Amino acid sequence: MQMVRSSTHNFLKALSNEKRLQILEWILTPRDHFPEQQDGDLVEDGVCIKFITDKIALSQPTVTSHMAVLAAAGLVTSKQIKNWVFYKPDRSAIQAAMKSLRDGLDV
Amino acid sequence: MQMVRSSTHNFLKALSNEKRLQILEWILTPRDHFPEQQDGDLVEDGVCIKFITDKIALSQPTVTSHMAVLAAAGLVTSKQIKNWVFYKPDRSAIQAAMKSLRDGLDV
DNA sequence: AGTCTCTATCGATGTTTAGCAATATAGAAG
DNA sequence: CTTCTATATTGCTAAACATCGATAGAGACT
Repeated sequence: MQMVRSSTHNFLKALSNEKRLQILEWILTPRDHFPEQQDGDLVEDGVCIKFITDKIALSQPTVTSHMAVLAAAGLVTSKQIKNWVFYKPDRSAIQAAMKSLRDGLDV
Repeated sequence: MQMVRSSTHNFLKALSNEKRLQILEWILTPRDHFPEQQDGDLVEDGVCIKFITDKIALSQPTVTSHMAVLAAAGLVTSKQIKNWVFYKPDRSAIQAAMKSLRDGLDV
């Protein structure tokens, strides 16, 4: 299948931005980087975009847009609770993308 | 060391471009993609930039610039023979970059 | 010496990306 | 029901990137 190339490309594009890579790393080990949340579990539900915005030196619209890119690449999923939105890494998608990349570079 | 992040970032930036990813994949298995060369062995010496330019739908300056990006990221090395320039993947650098990325995403 | 080929550099251009302020929307909380 | 908070959307700007044509330099080949 030739679909591998385009999904690998999306993965690389999404992570080629330093801020997005940083955010993804943070939410992969959320308890190391974020305070406990009232209305959603850091691991089960994901990290509230508000906390990400507070931690990274960027405006809220910019963070929203970065999260949309990560979601479009399938690397994170989002869930709304009340008026908060939580982002959680999709670990199996990340693994699959890593495998595609590795296979493409036949390392 | 915090150097890992920036080298991972360079790796991702370099490969986030579809043409560069394509080229790297081609030169990783050069015998599958390029004709035999007179003045340099496809595997030992690398692929002549001329053949890459002929194969990909891009101008010669654009290809030169893409190769420079790959070289700056440490993913390829170049060698001049007569007035040809050959590019060869640096497999151990590629493997190291993959490992850094995997570790960063703790997959 | 003159010409041809290959690669690099320069300069210009169009496109994409990252970023923000302002605004809209929807829910929470008084 | 008004106000506050969280997120999304819009519209804009500045910077980065991809690309090309033109040109330069270095080597090969008459």
